[in-house]
Amino acid sequence: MDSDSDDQLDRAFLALADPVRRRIIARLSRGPATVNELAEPFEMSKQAVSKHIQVLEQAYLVTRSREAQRRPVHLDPARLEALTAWIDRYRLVREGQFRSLDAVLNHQAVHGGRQEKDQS
Amino acid sequence: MDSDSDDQLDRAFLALADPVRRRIIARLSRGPATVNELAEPFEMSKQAVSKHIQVLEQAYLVTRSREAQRRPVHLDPARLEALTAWIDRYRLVREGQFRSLDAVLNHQAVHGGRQEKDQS
DNA sequence: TTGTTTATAAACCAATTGGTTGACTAAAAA
DNA sequence: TTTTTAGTCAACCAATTGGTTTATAAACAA
Repeated sequence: MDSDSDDQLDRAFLALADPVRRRIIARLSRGPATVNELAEPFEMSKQAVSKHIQVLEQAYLVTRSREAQRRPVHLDPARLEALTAWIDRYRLVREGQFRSLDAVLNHQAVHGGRQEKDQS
Repeated sequence: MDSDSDDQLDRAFLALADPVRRRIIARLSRGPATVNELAEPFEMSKQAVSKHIQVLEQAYLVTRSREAQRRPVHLDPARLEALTAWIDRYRLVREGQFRSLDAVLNHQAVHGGRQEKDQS
């Protein structure tokens, strides 16, 4: 369960760690598109773009429908929320906590203080 | 320049696409820590954790100071902001845009409508 | 000086990633 | 029916990732 959500975060962040896939998302934010349409701006084979779409799909960042022989891809913005939710847990670290921590660190090092377990 | 920021986004998202590195960030959100301290909860060599920290460092998600023979690692929350900034551009896609797009898509497909270039 | 602690570097390995090409399926059009 | 369009599958390849072990460096302690 924890490793499940871990795995979903893995896939989602990994999916965004590629400029091609980010451009695909940017395109899809303006509406759905077919594989051929998505592939057109890129100097790479349609198969390669198809693979990128599969990566996005397995990360649940996009979904697909049926439309004759076309398989329109559309963005699922809900998944992006999950990513910002994770990030938001850590990005608001206070200035106060950030200043003069090495003093605190020294204290911990000297006294060997070990704390509670971290989460995901 | 565009490819620079692309590269920075690549590294940052890639850095977060690993549960070990996310746990390191969670730990660092409570204050800086040494490599040994960060490595302690994991069943893996200190060297492996050191590599993970380097990945985070090259993504500018963490920085390091000097403290005798210790190299305390601390979180740089500013970088996390850059990631949410990117995501926020696309996560607010409206319901209205999302509904009945395949109709629009059909129109585009028939008329071969090709639009402006996507950004990063 | 010698030894201990903290951390990195280098060499290596298995698994994954991102791309290619060629063959194939399915739906629609002629 | 045959042909075209849209897309996936499979095999392959080079480069990268995530881990290991061994060796090394740098700062402190005795």
